[in-house]
Amino acid sequence: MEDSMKTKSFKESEEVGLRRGPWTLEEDTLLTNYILHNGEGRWNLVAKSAGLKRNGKSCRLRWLNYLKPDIRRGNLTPQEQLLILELHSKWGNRWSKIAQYLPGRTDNEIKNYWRTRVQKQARQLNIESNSDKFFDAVRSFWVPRLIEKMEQNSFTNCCPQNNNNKSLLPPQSYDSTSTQTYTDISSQNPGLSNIDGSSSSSIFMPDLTTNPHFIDPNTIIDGSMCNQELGGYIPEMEEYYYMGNSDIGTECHVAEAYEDVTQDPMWNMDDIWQFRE
DNA sequence: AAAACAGGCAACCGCTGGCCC
DNA sequence: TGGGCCAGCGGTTGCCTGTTT
Repeated sequence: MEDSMKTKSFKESEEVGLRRGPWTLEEDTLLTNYILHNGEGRWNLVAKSAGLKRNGKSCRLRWLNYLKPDIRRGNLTPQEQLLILELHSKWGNRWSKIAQYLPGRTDNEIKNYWRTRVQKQARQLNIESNSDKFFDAVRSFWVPRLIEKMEQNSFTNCCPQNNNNKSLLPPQSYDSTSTQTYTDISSQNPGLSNIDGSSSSSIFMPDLTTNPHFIDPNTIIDGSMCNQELGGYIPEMEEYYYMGNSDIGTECHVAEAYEDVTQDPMWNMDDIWQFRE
């Protein structure tokens, strides 16, 4: 971006007395209270009416990516990671579209995940992250590993004695005065839906059987899919989407499933030497 | 203990498309 | 029909924090 443009834009903001940069607790409170009482509406109007010295865009972003009550924070579950890999292989960098199938996750968060984690893996392999080679590596090594993690988690989550120390609160990067809240609605959505089929639509999982194996989108717990199965509902196709398979059909609580698989190496580098260029 | 470095993520930017007049 | 306004999107930047030297 040109410096001149940046400077101009910054000056324009300054001239009209608009604030920029990190949001304060007071601003968050003003915006949240306003929207909770009046709804979202037009963002420039929201900014003005709420008494914020921000432009509408900034308010919209802050609300959608941070303040909205149903936002999920913390590490992406293996299920979510798999879904991102799968949907990205279909749609590319259509972050907002991908985000539609990860309840509570924002396009920004998914985009950041892709750029910081996925592309990092690709760099380590010296492969283009959008190349067929990379997809092969993902399909062969990353996906099985995520599935393994999912099954491990499901086992762990079935055994309360094993997860006594699991915090419900994901790491928080905001300051200690944050108004961030975590809505644990698992009590309102106990248990899982019964899953009874699988589909073969997955790019990464081509060997799955042909009987559709759908997830009921209404069984989302804590804003995520609490399930060993992985899927969602694709509105424009009017179909449920499935990309996983598991024989484990047990109760789980996603809020307890924050095992940090995203920090693991996605694959054993010794295993995938053949993909390196 | 402090400086340098790297990674993660919140926030900003410009562009685009839809809507309204 | 075209111009203005606005929301939404994807790309980019820069700050903060944790790690390494």
